[in-house]
Amino acid sequence: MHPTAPHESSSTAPGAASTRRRRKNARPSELLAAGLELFVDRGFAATRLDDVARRAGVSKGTLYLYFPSKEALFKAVIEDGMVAALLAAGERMAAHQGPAAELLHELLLGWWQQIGSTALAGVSKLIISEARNFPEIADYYRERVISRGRALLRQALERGIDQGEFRPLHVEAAIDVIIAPLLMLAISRFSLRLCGHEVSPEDYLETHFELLLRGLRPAGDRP
Amino acid sequence: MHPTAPHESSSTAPGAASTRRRRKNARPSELLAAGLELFVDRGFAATRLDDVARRAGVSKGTLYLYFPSKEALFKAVIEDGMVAALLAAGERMAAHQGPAAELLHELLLGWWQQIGSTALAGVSKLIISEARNFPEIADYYRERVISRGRALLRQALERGIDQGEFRPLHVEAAIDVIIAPLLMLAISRFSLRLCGHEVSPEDYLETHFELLLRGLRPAGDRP
Amino acid sequence: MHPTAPHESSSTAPGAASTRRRRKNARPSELLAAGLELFVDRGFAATRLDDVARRAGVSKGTLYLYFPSKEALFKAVIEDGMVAALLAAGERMAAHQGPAAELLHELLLGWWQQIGSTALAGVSKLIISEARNFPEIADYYRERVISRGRALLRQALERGIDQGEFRPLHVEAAIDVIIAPLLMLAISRFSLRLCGHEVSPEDYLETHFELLLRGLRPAGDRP
Amino acid sequence: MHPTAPHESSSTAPGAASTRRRRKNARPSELLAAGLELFVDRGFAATRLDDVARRAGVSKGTLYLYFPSKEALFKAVIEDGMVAALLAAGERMAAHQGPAAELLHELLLGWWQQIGSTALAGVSKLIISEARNFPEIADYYRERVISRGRALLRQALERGIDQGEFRPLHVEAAIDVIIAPLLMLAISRFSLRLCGHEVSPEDYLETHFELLLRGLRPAGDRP
DNA sequence: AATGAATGAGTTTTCATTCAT
DNA sequence: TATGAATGAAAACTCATTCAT
Repeated sequence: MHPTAPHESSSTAPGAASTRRRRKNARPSELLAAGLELFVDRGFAATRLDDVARRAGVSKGTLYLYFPSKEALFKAVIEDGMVAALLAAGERMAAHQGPAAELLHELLLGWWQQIGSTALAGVSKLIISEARNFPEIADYYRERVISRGRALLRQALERGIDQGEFRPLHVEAAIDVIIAPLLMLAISRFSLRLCGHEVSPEDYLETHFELLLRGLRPAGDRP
Repeated sequence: MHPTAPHESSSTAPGAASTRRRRKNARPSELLAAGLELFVDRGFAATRLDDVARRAGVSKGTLYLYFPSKEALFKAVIEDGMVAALLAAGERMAAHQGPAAELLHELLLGWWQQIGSTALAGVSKLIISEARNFPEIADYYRERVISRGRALLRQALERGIDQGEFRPLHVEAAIDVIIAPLLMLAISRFSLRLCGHEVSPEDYLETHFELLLRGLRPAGDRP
Repeated sequence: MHPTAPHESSSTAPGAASTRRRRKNARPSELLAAGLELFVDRGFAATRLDDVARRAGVSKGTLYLYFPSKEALFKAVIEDGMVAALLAAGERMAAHQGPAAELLHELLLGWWQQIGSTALAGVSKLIISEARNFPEIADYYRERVISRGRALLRQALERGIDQGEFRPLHVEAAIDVIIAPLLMLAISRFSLRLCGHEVSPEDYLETHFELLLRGLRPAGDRP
Repeated sequence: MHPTAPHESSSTAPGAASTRRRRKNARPSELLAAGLELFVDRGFAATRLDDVARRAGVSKGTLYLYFPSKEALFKAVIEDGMVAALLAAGERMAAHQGPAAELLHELLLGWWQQIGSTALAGVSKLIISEARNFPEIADYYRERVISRGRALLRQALERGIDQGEFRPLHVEAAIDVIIAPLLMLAISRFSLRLCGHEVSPEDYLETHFELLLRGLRPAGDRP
């Protein structure tokens, strides 16, 4: 109350309880990270919350302080992964002015650097594995993430076709074909190495791009 | 039925006996089919043996007459699917004499007709989902199925390259890139329709083949 | 199939599995009885299903074979008790032709013999204790059981009044006042002996009836 | 405030200090009130301390500053309710000089006004519900509260009998029968409305008293 | 004094596996 | 062989109690 001690409030000092608060703020993301790892590794049903909690360094009860059920944690893990993926993707999405081929290259490599090579790629495996058990998650993912990625590819393909850089083709089918190797690459990291067992991701992506580019060019074109 | 096969008859009524024997023999395949459907749909952990038994039209106890554990059923389901897939693939694999492009086309379409469009495709999703939980299954699958498929593609690509029909390239990486859209097509059928949402499998495969063929051709080639 | 062995059917003999089947048929009521005892003793929340199962002589899992949840068991216990109580009450409810006082006496004693002195009385305590936690059960009980009992008493009172045997009074209030000692007697058996600690039920009921009868008589009447 | 009481002032602002002290002292009673409401509503086991604390406007930790355990809070709630009830009853218990009938009327109405119509009535429901889980509480309640109430009634009845105002009867049984409607009225307020559904407490009590009075009078008496 | 995050023992619930019939 | 009732180990979930701040 004395003018010479003006900043001392009667309540606890704002810095107090900082350790606790810092931990509290960090808890959800620690739990989400632990959940992502285990869910990706084992699937929803085979993952025990005990293990998730242990991996996050807390007790089982603590987990329930932040997520009301196993399913809620699962959905939050997906949601969190999706948001991060979309944010990462957004950074790359500045309008590209060069040739469509370059844009395509940019999209493929950007995806790998921002998503495919990170923990976020695991979400894809998770969605694929659990889509039937959580249809609403699958729908949500399709609407928010997949349609976005497809739109970017569609833009690139259509621009290339308009400018004569690419030959006309079944754009939607081509999008699927272009995406497939990316997804398999992502999935492989968290599953059976179905593809790319001894091929480096870089070689794999480069080969994909090379095949793709030549496959897209109008007949008779030279590089 | 032939008189020279007398041991077919016994004191029990022949009709009843054969029915019973047929049913007995059929039981496992009904169980395998039911198991495949449910495991593919829900994954290993989320599938209840009660449901498998009910779908196969038997009691839970009966299931244990044929498979000593849930895991044994799971492995049998995979094994069974793999054997069938390899048999199906084998039929197509008579040495092909025409151009490499035709062989490639044959392989892609053959895969779809014999495997991709059938229930066997589900095994792929299963393996991808459960690879981490059953590493030995994953290894086995890789050795028996994947390596076989890759070998066929390798043969086709190398022959094409040798004959100047295809340009030189990173063969192993190309194999992965070629396989990926097939797997995604298979997986999509039992999961989120990540690809091919509104694209027919035929369009999808044709687009894949077209892109691939042009992508493989030496620069400057004309169809 | 032979005429000399006519009663041997191909399926299992009807008497077979009888022990099992008999147990199976008995299970639900054994569980209901065990549940009633414990729920009445401890209340819903404080009763462990483990204990219910043990008291019924089965394992915890078995309980779930017959009731899908603790709440379902609880509701079934109440339902079962109510049905039994109504059945018991029904036996007594043959139209009574004598004086209203006799009918009243009959109702009071009948209630005690058929319900109050049996395990069914515990249901009353249960309902009273858990009414707020299971409002729908309370409603159901009120509609099915209480209103029935009240109707019987109302009939007796109104007949007595019509015939000048009883003086005119606030019938609904009187019904409540008449029922209260019965309920307290029932409750006391499963709770604190609030009333009747050293008074025998017979003395208690007789005193109740005596007070009541004189209380109901028109002023100046002699027995 | 008086200069001869200088220790009342300190360096802290006097208003702040008194507020804090008052709040501190008030805390337990707020907790007791919150506890009573919830325990009465849900029973001991089904009441969460979290809810009690929230209703009292404090944190769960604070509750433990005043009560070492859930059971301690429960006992304090009962104790507190009993003390208040006995105090309330005491006020009414000045020696009554008029006719026994008037004393009886006074006891019934007094009970309603001081206890039955207040929150204290909930304690009865609580005791009834939890008597088996807390036998020592039940014993304590019986000794301290019930015996007291019974003694008062006994006094009234015996005086009435001695003076020829009431007929001779089984006094202990009569006490039980007289108390029962009171208890049911109290219980009904916190439970299933077993009695008194559409009957006002006043009508109910008046009917009870009327029946009782006539029931107690010697045969042939006129009002 | 007061807080509320964290804990872990205790309960409910599930389901692969067994076994008497 | 076939059945399905019974089991109990394991997992989800709850909540009284503790304790660092």
